[in-house]
Amino acid sequence: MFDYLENLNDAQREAVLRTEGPSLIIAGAGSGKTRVLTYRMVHLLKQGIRPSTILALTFTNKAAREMKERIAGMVGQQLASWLWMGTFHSIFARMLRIEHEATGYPADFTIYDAADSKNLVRTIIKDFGLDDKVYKPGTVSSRISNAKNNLITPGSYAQKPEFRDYDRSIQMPRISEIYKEYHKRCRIAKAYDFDDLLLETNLLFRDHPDILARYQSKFDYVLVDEYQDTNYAQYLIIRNLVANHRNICVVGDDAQSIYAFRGARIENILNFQDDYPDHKVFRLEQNYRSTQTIVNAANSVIAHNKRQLRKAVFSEKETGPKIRLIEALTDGEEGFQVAGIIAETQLRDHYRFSDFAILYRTNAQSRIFEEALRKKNIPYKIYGGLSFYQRKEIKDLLAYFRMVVNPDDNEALKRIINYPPRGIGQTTLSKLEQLSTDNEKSVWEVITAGGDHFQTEFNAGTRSKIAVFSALVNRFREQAKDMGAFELARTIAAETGILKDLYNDKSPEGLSRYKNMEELLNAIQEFTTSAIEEGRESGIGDYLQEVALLTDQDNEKEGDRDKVTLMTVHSAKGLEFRTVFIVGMEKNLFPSVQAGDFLSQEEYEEERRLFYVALTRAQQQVFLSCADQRYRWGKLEYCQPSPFIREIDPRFLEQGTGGKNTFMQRQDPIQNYSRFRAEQELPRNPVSPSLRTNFQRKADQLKTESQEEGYAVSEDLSGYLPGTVVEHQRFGLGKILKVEGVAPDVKATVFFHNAGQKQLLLRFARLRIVK
DNA sequence: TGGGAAGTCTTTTTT
DNA sequence: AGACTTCCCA
Repeated sequence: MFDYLENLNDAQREAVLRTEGPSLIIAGAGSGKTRVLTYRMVHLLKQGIRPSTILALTFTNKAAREMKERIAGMVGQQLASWLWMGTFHSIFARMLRIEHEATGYPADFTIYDAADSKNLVRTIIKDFGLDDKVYKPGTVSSRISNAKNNLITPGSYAQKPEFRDYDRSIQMPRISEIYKEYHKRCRIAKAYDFDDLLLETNLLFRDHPDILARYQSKFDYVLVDEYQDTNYAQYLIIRNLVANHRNICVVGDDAQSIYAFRGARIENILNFQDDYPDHKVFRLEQNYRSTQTIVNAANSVIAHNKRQLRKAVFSEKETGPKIRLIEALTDGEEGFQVAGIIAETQLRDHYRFSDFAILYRTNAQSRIFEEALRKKNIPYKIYGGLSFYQRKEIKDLLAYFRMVVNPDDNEALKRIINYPPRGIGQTTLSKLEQLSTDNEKSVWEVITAGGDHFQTEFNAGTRSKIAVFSALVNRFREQAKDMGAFELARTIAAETGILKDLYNDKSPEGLSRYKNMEELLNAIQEFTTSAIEEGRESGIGDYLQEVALLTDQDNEKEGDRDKVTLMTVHSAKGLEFRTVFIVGMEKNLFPSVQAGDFLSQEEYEEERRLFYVALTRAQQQVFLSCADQRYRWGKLEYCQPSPFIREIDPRFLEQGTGGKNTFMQRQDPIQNYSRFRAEQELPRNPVSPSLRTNFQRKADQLKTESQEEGYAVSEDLSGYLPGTVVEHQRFGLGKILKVEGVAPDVKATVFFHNAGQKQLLLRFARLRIVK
């Protein structure tokens, strides 16, 4: 009966079998963590536990779906379909809809996505008469998000000294007011943003102990995947839910925590043992994915991090080839070399294109590799960038749906009130918004209720245009009652003229927009038919609920099978490839170092974990690549290799791959740099090896010359003394308070009048002496 | 009101 | 470089 346990190693089996009480499963990279979670649930089900009492939380829809499929394969579709399995957001959105009476919100609330939130914040900043160069909507929005993730409500925000002080230090003392207003307007629009879904769940539990008690006894078993990526709000929900039975099982790897920038708390996993003293720890340390070389190399890097949970990941696979370093002179050549290696290996060793992945730190880095791959006719697919559901044309049509479900949804209304154009301009919209905020009503209420203000404010022509719009929306709302999602979608697309509009646009972008619209309609049709077949609701509201929490990576396209994968390291998490290229391995591409700031210890360790994640994606072989020079934002930039390369135990790194005078062998890559820079710009795409050698020789010659002249960067820094008035490109005027360190690592503490105190690395800082 | 010129800014990303 | 916003003028 339990023969599936044969498929597990000892550590995995123990973790599966201990179903009662708190369990912490520390799962190293490639150690079969999904398998353990899956089997654990199967094991519970086989013992006769009812599936509806099991709650399993993941971070992505994809992870949830895959796990559900695997479970269904072992215990049958029927049983698996009763499991409460999904992302934090989708599960608790569902709960908030069910418990809507207690929250005072309708069940068909809208979910604002990141763009909607940001737009709303932008509007509020304008309404407050604040300068949006100082109050950047993105920053304010992320401050609000940050507060919500830490369960700071709009009412309590102003009392929190840590938030208040920080807001002051970034010159935005009024964020707390913006937060309050933002919250108010979300309520009027009957909308939750992503963070609200977690915050409101917490408030629901806090204010309604009876409801909490009901869910506590409903879910006998709670499992959490990727626990190292949970934020405080998520942590607290879990803690509350399992407070009675404490049947909690969390799986994670602190070494792969790479989402601190969006509120993930690595402490959650580090402190699990204190939170649940009666816990048991399971360590999954055998890596089934990568060669010994890769596992050992990755271990040698991560060992530099101070805070981590004890574990010793090992591999029993073959030793495998060493990690190779590609040292290119320019970014163009870097792409050229990577593409060359892919083409060669694919031919020689019969690799498939899908065996390769090119991983980079930022999406913008993909271009150079696209070009190189295209030139060599290598098929590739790119992840990232704008997702399908964030495209304008898609959001426009979905905005009509949102209006049908919840006409108070102001952000949706703003999107479509004049799309397609019906003569309602910015002036009219601003007035409407003004009326809406003054009366604390949604724009929809304002235009449908009429009222005196409405009459006096607008002339007859404008009023009739608005009436046409509201009649249109009302007609759709009426039709929605007896139409499925697909039928309604088609009606809307046709009757509003959106479809015709897109069809008539014959530009390349227009064509792709039209295609996207077709794709959306297909997706809705598919949703409707499968919903009907499976006996689920197929209305527009149900579709929206599904789509609001969906992402692009959820729909893999056909024909993407045998292609090289290009993606950021972040999105590669959870995936694996035979050969991995980690490209752009330069110090310069570390975000903050670029601006001349220092990374904090925590940030630096997170960068290292990012590198760890990248390394452990590979089964067979890792290539690292860096370039001497690259273009960024249209300007030439001179690069140094990432310090993390040096942290790899040299036993696992192929030595001397790049010739004599390469980055790694330069004694001090910093020295002489500015001289070297100014005089030698290499062509972006060196083609022949002889040409390359030529440039290499020239570059080396220059380097030697400038060395002989005794030119050093430190001389340049001599004027930067305490008291000096300097101007920073971004922070403006400031005064140097303190200078410390030995050249070239000279660190200066500068007080900027507009930006507060900063620590800058002088050799990077865009700083100029004023006086 | 809309189009073109000029200015601004630039991490990572899930929900 | 490229996406995005803002400004200004017809």
